[in-house]
Amino acid sequence: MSAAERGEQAPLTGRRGPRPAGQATISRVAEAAGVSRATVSRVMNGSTSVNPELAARVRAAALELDYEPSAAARRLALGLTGTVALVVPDLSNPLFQSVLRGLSRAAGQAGRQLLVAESDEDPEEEVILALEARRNADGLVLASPRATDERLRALGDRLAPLVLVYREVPGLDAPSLSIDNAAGIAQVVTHLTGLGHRHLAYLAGPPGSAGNAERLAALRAIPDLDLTVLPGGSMFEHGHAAAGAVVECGAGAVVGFNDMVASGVLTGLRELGVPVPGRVSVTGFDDIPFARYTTPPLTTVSIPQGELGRRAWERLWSLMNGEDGGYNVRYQPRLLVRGSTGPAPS
Amino acid sequence: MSAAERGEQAPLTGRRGPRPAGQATISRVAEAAGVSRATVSRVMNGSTSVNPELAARVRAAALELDYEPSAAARRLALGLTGTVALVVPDLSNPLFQSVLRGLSRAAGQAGRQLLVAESDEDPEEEVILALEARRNADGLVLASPRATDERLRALGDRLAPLVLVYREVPGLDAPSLSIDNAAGIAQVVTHLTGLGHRHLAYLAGPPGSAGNAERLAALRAIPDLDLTVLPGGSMFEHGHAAAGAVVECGAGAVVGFNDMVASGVLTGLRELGVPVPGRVSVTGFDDIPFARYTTPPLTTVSIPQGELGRRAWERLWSLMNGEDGGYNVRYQPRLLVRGSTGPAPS
DNA sequence: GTGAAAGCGCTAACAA
DNA sequence: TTGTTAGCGCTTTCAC
Repeated sequence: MSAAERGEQAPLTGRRGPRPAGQATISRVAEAAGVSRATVSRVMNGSTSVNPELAARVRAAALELDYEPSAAARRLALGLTGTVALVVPDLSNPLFQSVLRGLSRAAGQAGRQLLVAESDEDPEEEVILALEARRNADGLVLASPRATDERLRALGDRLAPLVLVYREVPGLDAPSLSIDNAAGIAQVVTHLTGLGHRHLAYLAGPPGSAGNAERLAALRAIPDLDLTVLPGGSMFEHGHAAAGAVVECGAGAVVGFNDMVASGVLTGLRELGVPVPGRVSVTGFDDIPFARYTTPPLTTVSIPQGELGRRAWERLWSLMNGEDGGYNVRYQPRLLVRGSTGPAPS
Repeated sequence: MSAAERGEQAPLTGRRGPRPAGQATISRVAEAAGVSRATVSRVMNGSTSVNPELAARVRAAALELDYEPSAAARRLALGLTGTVALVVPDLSNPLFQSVLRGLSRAAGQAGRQLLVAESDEDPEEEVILALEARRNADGLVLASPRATDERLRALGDRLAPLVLVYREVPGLDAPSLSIDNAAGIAQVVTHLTGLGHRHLAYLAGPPGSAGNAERLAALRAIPDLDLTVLPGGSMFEHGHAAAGAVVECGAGAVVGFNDMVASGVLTGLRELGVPVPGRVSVTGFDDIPFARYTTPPLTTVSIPQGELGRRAWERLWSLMNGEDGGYNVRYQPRLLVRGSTGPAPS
């Protein structure tokens, strides 16, 4: 039984004190300036109702003593951390990097700090990290969580204020910003069948991914489609490794779970001497920055990655101020036709 | 004059309380279990010297009351945050993403949280963010800081424990993990001249980047080299936009500041119908994941990105425990010859 | 092994 | 406008 399971907290060791031993406190500043601690506090927080002369004395004393207010003490006294947290399954995925960036900028603009944790795709780890992160922040953004709907609903209270990104959990009281995966897949398939393709191979994503489940379900729901499902993953390597299987299965077009596996399969096919899109067409999903620069440039489905981060901040901000989180939104993806798709060979 | 300049702190607003109003405190748990707060504290921290029966009572009470220790109170009482901070100039740069990932995993393994801030390349912003981040953490990793040597030396005390990544600052008492840029450039040039190239174009990086300065200086220091310096940047777009200038200047090979500008120029040249490496050779720097997947695959200089993050954690950990930060290291890059370089046309 | 009590450094009523 | 005072919730000596 681990410490966490026993309900204990992680042991904290190390040299004591963010406060470099001997660092000035508010009391010392007050003393030096000949005022009360309350006055120092007021000055440091920009209260206007302080005698300018006193304020000047306080500021001088603070400067002189190299005074830096203790963040820990403020957190305790205010009951506020000035921090928000983000938990993602995988930091090497461009999708989450975009959310991170968007959130980081928006939060930074508002003077808030950002705590980041990576769950490494493990649902249990994820839940623990999320709780832990939430304890050290005023709010939490959960990106594409791997935990089950149930688990998330059970934890909802302890995680709130909470915003969900790339995922919707029915019955959970948290705003969610997600992608209409089915709509994206529909666009891809319409494009492909319009080009004459009948036999498609789906290069699947990681098994635990809710996005993968939705995309696959959407494909399966399309009537009269000759569909082969190939095991894939979320990385280049997975796509690269699947190139042989793609050729073998005889599909004229491969629908990649995301842009990375699609790029991988692109490279793999080139190595096998299979012309793209001459003999096989390839599509991706997400429109990561690199998708424009593959050879040929990748036909893919564009989703508003950075915007998700920014909007997540807005929702979280509202929640943290006791306001409503607003209606859930599902962004409708846009098909971007580039060079990796072409007519089915006749 | 901004609040920060006046020496004030960011105003914190929002609904009070990470502690969901009515949340159990250590006192309530103590009361419920019929023990003192000290005993609850001992149990929560896994002290072995507690009567098993009492411990069980405490745990039961904690569970019953949904008790979660207040992170803020612990921070104040312990003088420790359980957090380390990372400040990077640009979160969209794969280089820093790798450091983030490496650091995040290493810190996570040690049960520490990670605070991330992006300075957006602005030296003044960077300094403020670094100080702010450091206040909320037990230590700080600064990646490729844009601030001047002077400024960093002046702030050294307030930032310690501090580890520098992708940068060395003489006279600053902080371990640094950096790249031997000159050695990397030397390898590139040797490779290129060995292929018969005499006229090289350097596609420069962002002006504020110390790495760019070093790479450029290294190039300039090489005798008998016909060198054209082209303004670039750190992104695809910059490289893409420079393709025309590359052709015009007549260089037979272009040395990109990093892999992204190099990939950009690759695409640009293809669009202009210039064969690579037939007429122009192209090299990158960093070996980001995508470099293997460009067309042709990019000849580049490999540096240990993820390792920097992991090592940074080790150094920081030592420092936080009052140990020595160890000797500085400069990683020696490795040339990776792939398809984007070839013999000079005769 | 357990409890009492004194902080950690700041903020915020409330009085003056 | 300023100071006094009482916390915020936890940890940790120091007695018992």
